[in-house]
Amino acid sequence: MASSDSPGNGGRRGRRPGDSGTREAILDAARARFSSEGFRGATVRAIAGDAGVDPALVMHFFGTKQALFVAAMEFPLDPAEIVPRLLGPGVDGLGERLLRFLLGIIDELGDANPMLGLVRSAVTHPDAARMMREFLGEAILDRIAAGIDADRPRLRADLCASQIVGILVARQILALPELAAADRELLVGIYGRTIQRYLTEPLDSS
Amino acid sequence: MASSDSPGNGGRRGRRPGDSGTREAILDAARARFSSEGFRGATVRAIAGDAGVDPALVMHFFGTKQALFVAAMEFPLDPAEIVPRLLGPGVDGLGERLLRFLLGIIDELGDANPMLGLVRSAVTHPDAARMMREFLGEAILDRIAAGIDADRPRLRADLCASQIVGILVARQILALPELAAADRELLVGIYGRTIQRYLTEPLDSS
DNA sequence: TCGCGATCTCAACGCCCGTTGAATCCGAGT
DNA sequence: ACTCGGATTCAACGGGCGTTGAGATCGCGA
Repeated sequence: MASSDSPGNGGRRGRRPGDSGTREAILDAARARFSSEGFRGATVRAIAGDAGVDPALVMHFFGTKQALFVAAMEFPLDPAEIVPRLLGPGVDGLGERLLRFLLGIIDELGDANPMLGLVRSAVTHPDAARMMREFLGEAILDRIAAGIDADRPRLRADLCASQIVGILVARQILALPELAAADRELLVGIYGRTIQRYLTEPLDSS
Repeated sequence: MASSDSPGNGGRRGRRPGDSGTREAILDAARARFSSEGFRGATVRAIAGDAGVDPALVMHFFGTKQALFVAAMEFPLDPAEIVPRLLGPGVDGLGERLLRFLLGIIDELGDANPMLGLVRSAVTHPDAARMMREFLGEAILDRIAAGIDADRPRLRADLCASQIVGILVARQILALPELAAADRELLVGIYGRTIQRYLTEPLDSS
């Protein structure tokens, strides 16, 4: 599906003129396939097909399906930059800011969303689970934990992760009907308050 | 792994004496495999191996891998009974009751947890996603929505589902360290309050 | 006692997978 | 003008998959 045929065409072997951009075409196709079908479900052959290229070329560039996965699932935004930007204005309203940002990029990325690819792969593939745990942990959660002033900061970050992953699965993957249809700003308010509570309010019961 | 060899042994063909219990052994093996590896990752051959039986016998009993999945993922508890029991004492403390119950059966079911199998399969396999959406929706969420007295009851139920699925993925599958290690009653308090808010408090921002 | 039918195994089918090795093509550097 | 090496394809490999059909075994009702 969606197999346009810009690169590698004509059935002729050998090098095509120009800078080709084939590598990027493969990465784009891989992002889309991994995101919507997960590591196991996406096949090298289908990715190559989408990119209009022989499967062997994929191996030539990336060596291994696993390595292609790592390359394709690289997060398109740098957490070292965005986390401080979200934390910048202070801890007030942090939950809403975080959620507005999250729902924004979910809609923006659409089909080729590495977060979805990581989730779809992690639930089945232990290596992908490790990748996701490390990315979430080191790149995001620990940074957030370091930026708030409260007890058990890392547990608080994990709580946030559990609600965010739940949003991804329930809204984007399962597509629970009222949740998928709900107004975005309404969700920002509801979930933002949850995140805010996880980050800053006392943890033991009221 | 875990392949004991009670049924179908001896390499001899034909019927064994007694009531055999082979069908149940296959279902048990299927539950464990589907739960820990998802629909695609679990193979008929591995399930048959765990049950100490030829793969063809699995097909003889269930006809299809898909049908075996449906049979194995049947929820071991009847929602038509437990949802009213949770709703019974009224809406006060419903969040905590729901969470105590949920974390309880998660620990109780251990390896062979149909909820995990459904999640692990649904993120990749559209049929399983439909199964899970329908089971969640008709058997649980709609019942809860009918039992609370508030606006947009189904959206509220979907919000609960998103947090619960997030707990399953972050705590049981990704095993985020502080979340997996946290005291159960602490989590009951924290998440219980979230669920309570989703079910009964005003939805638009304070 | 006999045979029906359920239980069970064996061997094979066709398919798709990730990966490999050799061959071809052609732009760029000398 | 000539090579060198990267880009690209083709054909094949070995292995795992779900599924099938034929046949063996044996408990149980008549």
